[in-house]
Amino acid sequence: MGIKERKAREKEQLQQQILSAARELFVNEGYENVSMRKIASKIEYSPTTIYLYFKDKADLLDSVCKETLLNLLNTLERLKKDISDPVEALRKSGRAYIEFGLEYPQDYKLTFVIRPQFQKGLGLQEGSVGEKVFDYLREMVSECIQQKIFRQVDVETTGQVMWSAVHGVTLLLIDFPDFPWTEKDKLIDTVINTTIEGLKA
Amino acid sequence: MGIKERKAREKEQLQQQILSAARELFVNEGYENVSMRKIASKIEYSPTTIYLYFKDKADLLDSVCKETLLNLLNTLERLKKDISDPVEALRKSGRAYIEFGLEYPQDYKLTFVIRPQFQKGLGLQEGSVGEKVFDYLREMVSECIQQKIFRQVDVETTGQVMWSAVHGVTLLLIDFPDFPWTEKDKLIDTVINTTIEGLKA
DNA sequence: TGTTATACTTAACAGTGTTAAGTTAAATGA
DNA sequence: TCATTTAACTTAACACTGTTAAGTATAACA
Repeated sequence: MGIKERKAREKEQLQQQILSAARELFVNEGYENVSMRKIASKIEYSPTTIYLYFKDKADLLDSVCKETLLNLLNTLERLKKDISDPVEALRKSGRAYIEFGLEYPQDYKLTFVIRPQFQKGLGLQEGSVGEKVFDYLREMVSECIQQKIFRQVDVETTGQVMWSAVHGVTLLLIDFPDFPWTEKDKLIDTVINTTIEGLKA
Repeated sequence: MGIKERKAREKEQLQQQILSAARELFVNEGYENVSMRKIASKIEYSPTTIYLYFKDKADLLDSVCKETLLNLLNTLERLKKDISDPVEALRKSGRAYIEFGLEYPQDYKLTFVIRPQFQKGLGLQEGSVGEKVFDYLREMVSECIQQKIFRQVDVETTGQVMWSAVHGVTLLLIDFPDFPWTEKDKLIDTVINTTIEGLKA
């Protein structure tokens, strides 16, 4: 009775293959410039086959973004383990977040700008990976507040302020590459340090 | 010899008419969901007429964004006159910037997210309105630094940090309307105050 | 009054996301 | 073993997209 299992495995493989092709094309050519036909031809199937595995193009984008969020979450989780000082952990996390965005700029924009445009009312639903990423941030700032290093503003607001800062600088650096930015590393450090200083007691 | 003048005036009027129709549609339905044919039908001309006034759809977007930037600049300039305290001026400016983005979210995204995607290498060229907006910000923070209220980090970096913060929170509020944000005004104030505090000496 | 220029339109091309219908081969049941 | 059902995939089509080339009609000019 291993046939059914093999079939299921093959289906999953094809789904993953579609996803990989889509991600590669989205990242290299931009979501708008990638057609279902392009993805299909890359995996050497007919365009309509994709619809047997994904509801539509937005659903494909959604799956790609979920993967991206998982990658981001992994990057952050890995980092946390080696640092005990909460402020240092937050600082490093912020840096890692921004660098993740700059390393995969198309992924980042896909996830945090393009997707919300196509999947309206995307409120980080319960149990989603996106929620876990924010949970991570919440933990970080919570530590800083509990140890009375940060002002006693509530955890939520503090986290959202931090997110605003790193999200902002990431997107600006991605979207305006020709703007006369000060040296990139200096800018990133200053953004993070300024925000952390501003949050301190 | 007033005929030529009248013709020129009429041409300009039609150009402005196209622009207004485009802006209204872009803002209400999103850049991607607006076709040249839709714009054309709104002004009751054939689709190809638009191409006599604008190079292509991206050029149309460009013109819409230029108008948006002018509006933003006006909003900010008007504000500056009534405030003497530089920190207060910066605070109010930051608020005005964010509120502008939230009042015209589609305009804001068009200008600061969509346009750079279509007009690559958009480095705020000399004399552009975008440059003037950043000049305004530069002036604001420059005052704060000169009066030794802010740390002696260079003006450029300081301005860019400020921009990152307001840009970040604006986009997050626009893109994730269903996220469990703390009360909007509180979040905005905290973002601005945190950044300003962090920049102080 | 005939010619040229201006302003606009029609028709077409090559592409898009997506659906309905059709095909082919494998699995199933008698 | 053979007919039938099911699964996986493809072909063809629809209604759209941005954009260009060619055509038309009207107004300006000589």
